[in-house]
Parts: sequence; structure tokens; C-alpha cells
Amino acid sequence: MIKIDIKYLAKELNLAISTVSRALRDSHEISAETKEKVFALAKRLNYQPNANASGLRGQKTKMIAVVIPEMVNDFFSLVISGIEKVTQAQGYHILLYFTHGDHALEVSFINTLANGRVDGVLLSITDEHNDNSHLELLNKKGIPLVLFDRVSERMDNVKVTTDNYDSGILATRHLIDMGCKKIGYLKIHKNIPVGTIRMNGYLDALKKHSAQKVPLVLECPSGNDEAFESIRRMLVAEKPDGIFASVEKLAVICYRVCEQIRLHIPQDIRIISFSNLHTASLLNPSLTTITQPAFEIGETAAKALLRIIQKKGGYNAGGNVVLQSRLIKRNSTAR
Amino acid sequence: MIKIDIKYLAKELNLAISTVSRALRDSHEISAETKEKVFALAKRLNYQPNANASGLRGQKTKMIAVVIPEMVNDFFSLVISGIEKVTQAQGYHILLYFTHGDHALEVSFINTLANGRVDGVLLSITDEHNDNSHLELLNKKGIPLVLFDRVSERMDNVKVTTDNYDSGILATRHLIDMGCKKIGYLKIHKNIPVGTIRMNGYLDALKKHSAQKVPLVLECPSGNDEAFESIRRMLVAEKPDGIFASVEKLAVICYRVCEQIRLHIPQDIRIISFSNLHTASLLNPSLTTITQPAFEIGETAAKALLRIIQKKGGYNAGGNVVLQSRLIKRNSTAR
DNA sequence: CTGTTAGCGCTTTCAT
DNA sequence: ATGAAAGCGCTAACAG
Repeated sequence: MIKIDIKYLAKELNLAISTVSRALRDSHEISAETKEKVFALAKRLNYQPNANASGLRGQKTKMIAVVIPEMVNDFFSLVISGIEKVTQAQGYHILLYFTHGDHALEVSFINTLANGRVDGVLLSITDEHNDNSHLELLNKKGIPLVLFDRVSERMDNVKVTTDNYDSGILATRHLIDMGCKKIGYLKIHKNIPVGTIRMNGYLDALKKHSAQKVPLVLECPSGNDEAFESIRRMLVAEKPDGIFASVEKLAVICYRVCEQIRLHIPQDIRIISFSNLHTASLLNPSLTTITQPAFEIGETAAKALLRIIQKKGGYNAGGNVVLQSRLIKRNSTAR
Repeated sequence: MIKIDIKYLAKELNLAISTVSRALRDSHEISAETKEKVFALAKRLNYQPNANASGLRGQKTKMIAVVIPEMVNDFFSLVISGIEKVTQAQGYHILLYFTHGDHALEVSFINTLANGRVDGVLLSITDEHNDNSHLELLNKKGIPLVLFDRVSERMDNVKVTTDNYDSGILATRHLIDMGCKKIGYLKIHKNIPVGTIRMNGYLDALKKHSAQKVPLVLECPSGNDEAFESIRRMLVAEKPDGIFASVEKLAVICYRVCEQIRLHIPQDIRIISFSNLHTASLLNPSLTTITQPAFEIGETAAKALLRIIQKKGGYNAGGNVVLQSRLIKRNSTAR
């Protein structure tokens, strides 16, 4: 199996290696007819430049790394699709890494990436409160880094995020506008940051736009069955007419509870939930979801990264971007 | 910003470049104390070998390409997770490509990959009936290729698939075992191969295991609303007591129809559906889904590929693998 | 317009 | 046990 490299093309055409190289890159200092010949042969033999060689030589690889916590999650699937759209358009390749929530793994990936394997890194931080000297290393090595969704306030890099506080307001206002007088918030267990930030939106929206004096926050336990029970008790005792679920899973559980205690949605109670997948809205077409613009986050982050890579405009060219969540109201019969 | 390469380490330690290289690779012909010193400095300076250089030199990159139709699809997310599990364990990197159903794009990706960018390729073919000379090219260039899920019978490479015929039997038998006497099959529109193969399983299962003489196949139109209407008419006219949906979307629509015409699931009608996401089963916890072993497909394909890469045991070492779908019965209150 | 040549960082003979 | 040097395929600076 002969290998088709520049040298081979050059020999076939009786040209110097550099001439072929220049022709292939469409240099203006090569005659039209030479280019013709080179292109023709290259196409005929299906010549493909060796990525390692040009990478080594030119110190750029046309590859970016995407580092995310995990994939089995609609949000990140959509983000990746957004990223892919822009990288593909500009001829970049995607290297994909999952940290599985393991900060040490993230450190190890970043270290590996810190030596010319990629032209830039897109990262959604695994543990926002942990040390991030590994990220400083990237900066020090001059490898562009853009953070998205899960970011670190202590880093100076471009960040692309969703305004979770605003989203909390948006969701709560929706319920208020629909006429809900007593709105409960299902807070995700543990200290998951978005749970709290979204809650603040909920609290402030109540204060400003509703007559409801007392917020109704249920801190849901982590087990599904425990959460079910806990939500059931709350619904029975408090009889809210609106529920804002901080994450989709809680909305699904809440829906089940409603089924069991024979509450009708949306006649007796309205539910709004964060969701990327619209799973929750599949449960009931009249259920409204609030959706992070996942695809756009991917696009935006990728565009920012490529801009930095190409213009080398410093590691913070373009500044941060905060995107807004959207309400999705579903009324159609099917998905 | 100084760069930390082998040369730098060598200079610092007053050693030859080759000695450092050997030490880093833990060669047996290097004294223990030299190794110590080299390791220590490498760690202290966070030395990372340049991937392009070693790739160029050694003709292997420790990268594999994963080429799939798209990502916004739970099946492929899970497959990728499976792939990642095994590549990560063996220190391989994943390059990710989406063909978006465009055969020309697939050809272009494969061509790019055909020159040393990766050590191997995992592919789910975009258009199973199209020409695949681009894949022959990979074989000719000696780049290992493993096909999964959407494969081409005309290729000799290792293939990892699910037995869709068997799955059709499994699903149909489930309904029969649950006591259904009249089972309908919701066939996906167009000539999507799985729709037909699963249907054959349905037909044969009826023949062998059911008293039902006449199969009830509904070829569903592609629009959601059209499918809804078409399913509604069928349910009303035929009154089946079991439905086997070839894909999840049809199950969801069918569920809506049942709601509208006040059929109770599973009292009046049982539904079983293909699904990776369990969205359908969220609709009703008593709904049973049949699931492709997506994660295992990823794992299996990746393992096969790495085996070929490492042992160079020819392009078909290990042979094909056909995995079985699984029934998932859900009874819990929540997800 | 085209050819010659020097590396990019690393691995691997071949010497010592 | 260590060093010197060649070369992976490509690009670009320097000659003509």
C-alpha cells in the first residue's frame, strides 16, 4: 500500500516538494497550469495532507476540545450540536471528553490538552467551587479557553451562560400571569447552584408581581420515592395552584403525584418546569416548560472560541455572553 | 512563555534528548536514578508530550473518530457514552463527526480521516444503500473500521448491531403474553429499514404464538397530526387491545389518541414501544418499552476497534456482534 | 515562478 | 547506560 504524500506527488509530477505544497495551498506564486496539474493529481490519488505533520509544523491543529460533565443529558447533546454546527462550517474538528463529575479527571484532560493537541478548549466546569489552577495553565500556555454553562467566576475567560435568575422570574411570572395565586417552588436537593439561583428569581418575582405573601419552597429529597412522598404531602397540605419545578425530574414526579391525588392539570394546578427535552411537556401537552437555549449556547461558545483562536485577540476577546431561557408552550396533540 | 519539551528537560538535566525520551517511556535501558530525575522534573514542570510530534513519528495518534448521523437523539448519546467508557480507559481520544444524514458529508469526513489523523474509525452509516467506496479506501489504507447500528451488508468489516427482527418478536410476544388478542403494529412511514425488519418480527410472532389470524399494520404518515388522525381512525375502527409502536414517537402519539378517545392504558389497550429514553414510559408508568442496548453497542464497537488497532489482527478480527434488545417494564412512581 | 533547505518535537536505530 | 543523528510529512524562509 503506497502512501500518497507530498513527496510522492512531487515525484510523479517532476516538481519540487515545496512547489507542490504551495500549489496545494493555492499560493499566488505558482503558475495556473502547475496548480492545475497538482490539483488534478491530488484529486485523482485522493491525497489528504497529514494532519500531524502540518500540526507539528504550523503549531495549529484545527482541532478543539469539548470537555463536559457527561453526555446522557439532553442539554449537553444540544450544546454539542450547536458547537458542531460552527466548527464544521469552519473546518475544525471536535475532540470530546467527559469528566463524569470527577474534578481530577478534568484536571488530567486539561493537562493533556495543554500541549498543542488542540487549538482551543470549550469547557463546562465539573466542580465550580474547586481549584482551577489547571485552567490557569491553559491561559499561561496561550491556549484559548471558553467556559460555558458551568463557569467559574474566578476565571477571566469568555463565559457563555444562561441567566438562571432571570429564568426563575420568567417562569414564576408565567404562572402569575396565568392566574395562579399560590405558587410553590420545587427546589432540587443538595447545594446545586442553579436550584438556588432560580429560586431567587422565584422569590423576587413573587415579591414584585404577586399578592402571595409567603413563598412556598419545598426542598426535595434526592431519592425519587422520597421526593414523591414529600411533594404529595406538600400538595395536600398547602394546595398550591401553581408549581415551578427547578428541574425536569421534579416536574415529572409532581405530575405523578397530581395523577395520584386526582388533581387536574391545568385546571386545578399549573406546572412549569425547566426542561431541555420536553419530556415533561409530553406528559401533558398543556404543561409549559422553560428551556435553556442549549443549542445557542454551543454555537455562541464555539464562535467565541474560534474568534479568539483566529484573531488571537487575547484570551477575553468578545467578552461574556448571557443568554435567556425561553418559555415553550405546547398545545399540539403530539410531539 | 517557555515551552516544556523534551529538549528543555534534557538541557535542564544535562542529559541527551534521547535519554530523556527513553526515560519517559520507562525504557529498561535507563538507570533507575536517571528515570527518577526525569520523572521528577517532568512532573514538576507539567511536561506533556506533543501529540503531533509523536503521532507523526510513530504513525499513531491514540485518537479514533466516531462518525454518526446526529446527536440530538438519545440512542447516539448513549452509544457515545459507551464508546467513551472504553476509549477513556485505554487512553484514547474521541474525534466526533455528525453527518446530518448527508452522504456526501460522510464521504468527505472519511476522506479526511484516511490519512493518519486517527488510528481507527467507528461509523454508523448515513445511507445504507449508497455507494461505499469511501469505506473501501479506509480499508485500503489500513485504517481499522468498525460499523455499528447502521451497517452495510456489502462491507466485510466488523459490525455491531441489534437484532431488530428478534426485537420485533420480543415486543409482540410480550403483548401476547399479557393477554392481547388483537395487536396492531404502527409502522414508521417511508422505507426506514428498521420499521420493516421489526415488522417482520411482529408478523412472525403473530403467526407462531397468537390466535390472531390477520395482522394489523398501520403505515403511519410522517406528519405528527396526520399520524394522529390515522392512528385515531385505526383504533376506533379496529379496536385492537395491543399496540406495538415501531418507534417512540408513534407511541407518544398513540398515547395521546388513547387519551382523547378515552381508552385506558393498560386496561383497555396495551402499548409497547421502542425507546431509548423512556419518554414513552414516562407517559404512563405501566407502559412497557423495548430498548436497544445503546451503551453496550458503543462499548462493544469501541472494544472491537481498539482490539483491531492494537493487535492489527486484520480488519475483521473478532467478527460481528449482534446484541439483543431488552424489555423494560416500569412500575415505579417516578423516573 | 520554482527549488533547496531547515526545522516543528519526538522516537529509534546505531554508536559508544 | 547514554549520546548523536536520522527522519516522520509538511511549511516557509531563503535562494535563484
